[in-house]
Amino acid sequence: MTLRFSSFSIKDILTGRDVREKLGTRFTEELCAPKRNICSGHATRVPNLSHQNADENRIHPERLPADLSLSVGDLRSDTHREEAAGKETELRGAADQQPHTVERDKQQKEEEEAEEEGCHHSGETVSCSSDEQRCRPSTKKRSRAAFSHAQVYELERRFNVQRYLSGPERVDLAEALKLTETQVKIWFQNRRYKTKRRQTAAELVAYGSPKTVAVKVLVRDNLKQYQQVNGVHIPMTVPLYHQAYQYHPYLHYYCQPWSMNSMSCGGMLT
DNA sequence: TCAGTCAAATGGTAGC
DNA sequence: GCTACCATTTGACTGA
Repeated sequence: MTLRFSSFSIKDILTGRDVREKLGTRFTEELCAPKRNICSGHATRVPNLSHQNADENRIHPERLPADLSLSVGDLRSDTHREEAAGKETELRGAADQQPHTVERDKQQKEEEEAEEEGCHHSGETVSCSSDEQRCRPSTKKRSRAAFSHAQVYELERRFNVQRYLSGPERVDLAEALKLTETQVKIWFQNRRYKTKRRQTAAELVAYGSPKTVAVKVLVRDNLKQYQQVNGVHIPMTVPLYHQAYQYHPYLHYYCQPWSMNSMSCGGMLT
């Protein structure tokens, strides 16, 4: 694994920092709502789906790892990006909970370019002077927020505890991670489906025989999920998952149950 | 260039 | 009707 450096210059770093200092509150707002189109969020409540102790699951920002990249090491490309963004991460401190700077830098550049072209973006509203095609919201590039390690860590930790969040819990988590409710909700949605998809794929590979059927046991999430069928041991993935998480909290993100079956870690490690 | 991943959007569905 | 859910698609991004 080799380090990859992005093509930024010292000027870029200084400019970025300067801009951020100048932006002040505006920068903070962007951090809290990285996606322009989800600023409003949802003020609705949903029935409490979880049966966990609310206080136990309450997020304590001070407990979040200050810089996971130090403890976890080079586990994914995001780390490279973070490193490529200079030691800025260390300086950001608590801001490590924010989405990565790459996106913000790009938005910054886009805004700067837009300003040079006479276009002024302010949130959703766009006022164009001439080139409507490029300034129209509908043609605006969809941004993709890259969550920070701390955010992913906490989301994964929470997901490991409970796969479904109630409204208040989601609000809590979103506030703690400085994300929007929608982002947390979507993240959990995607996470659940990803887990399901990969587990299904793993089962197909491991037990591809049409005679072998994995029978789900309807027990609570954290307990046994599969039972022995026709003398074949169907993996009880969750306990393994929990074990891995217990000793390597962040590792479980990379060594998921579906990959544990084959005693290997997920592709993200490469 | 292409495949894979991720965050978000979309469409259909179910519960209240 | 509103909301969240799942399943799928879309668009941005990365690494080989």
